[in-house]
Amino acid sequence: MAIRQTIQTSESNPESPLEGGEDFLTIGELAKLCGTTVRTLRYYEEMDLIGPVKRSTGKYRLYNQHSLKRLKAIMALQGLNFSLEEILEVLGLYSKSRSYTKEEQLEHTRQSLQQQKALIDEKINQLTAMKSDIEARLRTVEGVCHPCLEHIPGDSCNEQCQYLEVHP
Amino acid sequence: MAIRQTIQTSESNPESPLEGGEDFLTIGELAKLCGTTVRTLRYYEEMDLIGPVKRSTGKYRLYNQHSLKRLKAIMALQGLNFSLEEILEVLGLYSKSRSYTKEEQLEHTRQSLQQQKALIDEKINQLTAMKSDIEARLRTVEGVCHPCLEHIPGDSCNEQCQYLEVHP
DNA sequence: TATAACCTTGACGTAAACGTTATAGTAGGT
DNA sequence: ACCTACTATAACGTTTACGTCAAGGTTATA
Repeated sequence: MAIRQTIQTSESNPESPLEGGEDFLTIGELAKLCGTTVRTLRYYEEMDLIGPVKRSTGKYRLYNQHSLKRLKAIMALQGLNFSLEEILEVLGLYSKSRSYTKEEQLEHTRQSLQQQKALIDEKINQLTAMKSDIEARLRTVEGVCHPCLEHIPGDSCNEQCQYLEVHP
Repeated sequence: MAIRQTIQTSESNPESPLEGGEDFLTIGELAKLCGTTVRTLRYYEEMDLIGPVKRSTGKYRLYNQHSLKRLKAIMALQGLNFSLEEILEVLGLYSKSRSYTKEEQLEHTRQSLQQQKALIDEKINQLTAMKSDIEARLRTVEGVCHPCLEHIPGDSCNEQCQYLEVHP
């Protein structure tokens, strides 16, 4: 269901001179390509994470290959336990300010990279904490000896078993 | 505010023959002893995690030393970031899956934890790779090499960096 | 017996990231 | 023209682990 009738937004060039018309995606197509849902895409738009590049004459959202790439990036970051707000921070860095001189651009890039690095460090720390947490949970669960499963209320077991010998 | 007037529940023995009357705790006392809130205890009761051993004549919830121990266990498990539902499972009060014996349940929990750990390890690896990638870019940007200034915006980097070079 | 400090049930509020209607307009094929 | 599949906006529902009233009983103490 490729859509041909489109509205030109004020800023967008009439048509790419090199190609005979860009290939747009509807919201459903983009969602399917990325294995997500239409609702999710509309929600991401609300969150200013990603929006359509234009609308059709009938107000349909239209996306392109750039959208696809960006959405995949968003989803990948989400898979790494970034919250949407954090993703906005990471991906929003590029669009924040338009620097003009090369020095300003360089400085801006430097700051972006440093902020990205900081966010990644934070994520690594969070995940590391989660990991040691899970390891503690595993020790707890693995510390359970079989006799404990039969314990009479109030009976005492060994140390590791302490959390699991509590009966109703 | 130790409560003396109590109602005997049908199942509970009249009174412990060894002690001259059990020492009951009101919900507020139990909460304070464990550093939690009354609301939390009532919520745990709703979740079937822990309830009063009996009620007073005036319908007050009454707990005992056993409750105290159990509540501490619950809170300890929570400290390990078990969800309340997981705590129910670990304590053998509830099985979401079709496993019926406590051993099977524990084995299920163990496997789930190991999977989670593997997932987290993978994420940490990815993030670590992204981090060193960004560090490489930072070194590039911070290097004195002027030609490098020409290729930064939108230029392509290596694999790990793909999520961060996506523009709006 | 009055009073403070508890306790009771009930019910609504919170945050994140969507899911799920409901109602109505649109794209494309026959 | 008509049908089907898709899309639009709007708005309410879901989950977790409680917080926070509200309106009213209860307990122990003065």
